[in-house]
Amino acid sequence: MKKLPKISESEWQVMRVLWKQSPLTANEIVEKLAGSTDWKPKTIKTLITRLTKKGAVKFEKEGRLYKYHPAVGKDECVRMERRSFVRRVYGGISKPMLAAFLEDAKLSAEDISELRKILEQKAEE
Amino acid sequence: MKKLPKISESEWQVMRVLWKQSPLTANEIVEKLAGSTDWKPKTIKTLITRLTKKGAVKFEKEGRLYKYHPAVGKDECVRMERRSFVRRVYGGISKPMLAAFLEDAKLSAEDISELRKILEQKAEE
DNA sequence: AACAAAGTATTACATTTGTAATCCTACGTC
DNA sequence: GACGTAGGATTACAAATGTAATACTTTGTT
Repeated sequence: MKKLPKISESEWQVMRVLWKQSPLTANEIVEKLAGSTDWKPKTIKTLITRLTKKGAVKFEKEGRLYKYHPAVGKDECVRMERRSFVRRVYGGISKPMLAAFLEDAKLSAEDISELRKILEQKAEE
Repeated sequence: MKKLPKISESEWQVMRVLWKQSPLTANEIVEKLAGSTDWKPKTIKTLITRLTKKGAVKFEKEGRLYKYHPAVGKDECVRMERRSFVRRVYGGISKPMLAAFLEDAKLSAEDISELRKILEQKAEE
């Protein structure tokens, strides 16, 4: 498996847009981010450029402008972040950590039963 | 409530040592980190200094040397990191995220039953 | 009293990140 | 064909971060 680039806090915002929908032009990305951030368009262009340099995003020329799309999978990146987070903060995945998450969460009844199912499966191993 | 300083990845290692045990001298911190990192003592001193500048660590002179101890609570910092992580990666806490964590975890039977208890309580709300 | 050792304080320096602005270029318009 | 304009490319620049080295100071030792 190839090595995943390190994606910074701001860059994550861009990646999340692209993972949700792609390919997109730079301006389309800017529009999608207009609601959630107050970054100037140029700032977003910079982030996109950096992501392509890191190999997290690829693009093709479509006529005169570029269409961008993710070059790395969301799930892998999420997994990496999760591990890095857990290692940093808890020194490893742990029950107290999970408990804190669960307590913090707002969950529907179905959510809860799904999660319980996961735990039951774990219990059987 | 006071504002928490932003603690970087490397600084977290130092904080975790101090949260586990304090007060400690700089050298004691260095020793505790010797196993898990290969940082030079000077590097660790720098991290300690930065943490004091940020207000995350305080110290008193004990004779000729300093004893360091945390100035911010672990739980608060952990909570902040957790929220920041979740917002960055998932755009908010969510069931898929929790499911991923649970699946990734190695848990003892007691861990599992405790977590199930939490979920049951949630279900009752 | 001079010196060595151990600690702290100061300085160093390349990278990454946040946040843009300016420059250049191709394309459509008059 | 000159010119404005929209996009991409290049450049900017301070703060944070990773990773130390060097300088200074206090104190125990001889």
